[in-house]
Amino acid sequence: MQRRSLGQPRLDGIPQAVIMQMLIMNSLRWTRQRKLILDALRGRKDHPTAEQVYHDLRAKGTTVSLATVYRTLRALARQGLVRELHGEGPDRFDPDTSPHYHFRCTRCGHVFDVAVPYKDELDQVVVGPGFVVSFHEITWEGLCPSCRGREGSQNDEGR
Amino acid sequence: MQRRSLGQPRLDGIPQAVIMQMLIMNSLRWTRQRKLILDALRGRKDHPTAEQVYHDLRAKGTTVSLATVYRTLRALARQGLVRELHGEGPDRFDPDTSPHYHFRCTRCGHVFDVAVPYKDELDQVVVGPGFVVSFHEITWEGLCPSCRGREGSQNDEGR
DNA sequence: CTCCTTGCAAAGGATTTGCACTAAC
DNA sequence: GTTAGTGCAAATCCTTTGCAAGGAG
Repeated sequence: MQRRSLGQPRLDGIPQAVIMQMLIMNSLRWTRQRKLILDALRGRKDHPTAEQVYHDLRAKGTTVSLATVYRTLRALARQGLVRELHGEGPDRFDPDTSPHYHFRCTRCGHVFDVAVPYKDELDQVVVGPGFVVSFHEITWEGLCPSCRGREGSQNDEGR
Repeated sequence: MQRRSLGQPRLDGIPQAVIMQMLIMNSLRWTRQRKLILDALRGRKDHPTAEQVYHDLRAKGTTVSLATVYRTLRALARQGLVRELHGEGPDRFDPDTSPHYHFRCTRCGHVFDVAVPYKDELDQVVVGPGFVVSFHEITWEGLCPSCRGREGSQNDEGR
């Protein structure tokens, strides 16, 4: 969706004031809900779903509607402040928009960051005449440590 | 989901009789519907959605319910005879299960094969202690030739 | 004749949307 | 005051499922 490159803002590293600026510049308003959702996402490494963000917020006693969580997350993605991850099950959101790769557990659906360095040269790939590449993604699939143990049982948490 | 490696069956190259065998061996029956769906998928390079397969079949005058198309496609995926592709929009199905990569147009959602050779070494990546990697995927995103022209207009066919 | 499949319609999960209301700017 | 954002419920999209009838082995 959004174009990414080295030096692109990542939610984690940006002071709130700057995020505020970015939103305002796009005539987006700095509301209580957006602040809460941003805060709920900052620094997270677990790539939560909209539903998870929603639940975490109300677990903290604050209230934001699920619709607003979705609207905000998608809006932030459009601004390039978060990254949307697609796969089996509901979409997940990553506050780290810097180029990096993911591992997805085929059993529980959880997504983890992978430390393999980003391969800039892959963005230079010629897919064919007339194709324009914005970026690439690499996703590994398999079992995460905790699902590896319970091979037999059916576990679908986090979907 | 399914483990893939060089030499794994690809729907395109397998004689129907062999597919029949594979199904029977798993106590799956060789029905009119399954034959039709398999035929509709064979040799296709456009990674259709279940809905598209469904429509193509009834355009040919044959009738299979959408539920059966879904059930069959998912069953074939479980047998490793087709590959499921996730992304924005509905799932797509690829009759070619040999290791290869994809390009997805962010405007129309169409998926294309990418000629970049499969990097076996990436399956050896150590994600972390306790992780088991089954395979990896690389997906490029950007604009396909036909969407590149109509940048301004909103085009969402094929979703 | 047994068990797997199908079709249909209903159910389900994930996500979006219409609308009246509220709150930024 | 304007205009964008919110909550809520309804709507939508994609997909799965329950069940009775049909068909393969």
